[in-house]
Amino acid sequence: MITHRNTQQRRAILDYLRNTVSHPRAEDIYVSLKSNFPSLSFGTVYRNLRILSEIGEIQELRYGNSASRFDGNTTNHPHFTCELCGSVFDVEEEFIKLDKVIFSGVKNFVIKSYRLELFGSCLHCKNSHS
Amino acid sequence: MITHRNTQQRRAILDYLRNTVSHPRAEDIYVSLKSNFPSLSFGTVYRNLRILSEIGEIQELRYGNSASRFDGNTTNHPHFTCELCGSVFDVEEEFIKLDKVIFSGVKNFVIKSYRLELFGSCLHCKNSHS
DNA sequence: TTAGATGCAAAGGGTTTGCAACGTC
DNA sequence: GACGTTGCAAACCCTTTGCATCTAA
Repeated sequence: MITHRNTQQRRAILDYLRNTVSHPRAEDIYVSLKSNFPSLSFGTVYRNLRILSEIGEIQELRYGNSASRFDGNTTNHPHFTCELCGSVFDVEEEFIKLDKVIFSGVKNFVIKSYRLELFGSCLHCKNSHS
Repeated sequence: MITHRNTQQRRAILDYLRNTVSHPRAEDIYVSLKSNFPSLSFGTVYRNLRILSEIGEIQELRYGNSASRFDGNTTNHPHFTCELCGSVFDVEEEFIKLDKVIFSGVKNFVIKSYRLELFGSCLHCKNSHS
């Protein structure tokens, strides 16, 4: 069995993800932590993101062909992606009731989890573009 | 304005996607069509998949870090991915009612579209693994 | 002390792109 | 004939990996 070590880098990555709502990409994390860890490498960032995902401390979000985004909130909540500015927002609460609808609606498969992703424009972009 | 041409390769790719339920990857399409188009290249497959997606003739599906899958069915239907065998299935009908729930449930964003992805095990895998 | 983690750089997978030749309109 | 498209190969982006060194436990 593998024991994971509580390294400074791993702690910093997890802290960073738990203290932001911006769903950063690996590169964002790398750039942000580089000042505190001048020798930090992409390999370390990616390795830790992978490990943290595997042990359920964070979750990885993928959209289109672009880089993964990471979320320190591991509850199964939907995300809203603004197609104009690219920002990703959490959508909570309103959707708790969806769980029941989704889990009870399907007959031919055994559903273990689901992911709901919403697309459109955020209020800021909607107002400044219209 | 760009006028798209109805080339043999493009037609073959679209036909292929319209006549399968297997949600193939670019490589699957490439391999399948290679016998009819010996000089077919990946560039052509990818370029056409991109164009066909942009004009709404097909849709692209992405999961995890693996290659995109493509679907000739452009209705907004959920997909079920079996975590044991990797197959991707369409989930129709049962979910039509979800549209209303989702589009009426969110207040802070202008939703244009959504994607629902389900994960679990298909009946075949469930039976053979239990 | 010792396995797991780091930093670096090179390699990897999937996808895109530059360019000359080609095919469709 | 004009311009979108193809085939080829090289480039690209994001991510993973091999290896020697380091470090948490």
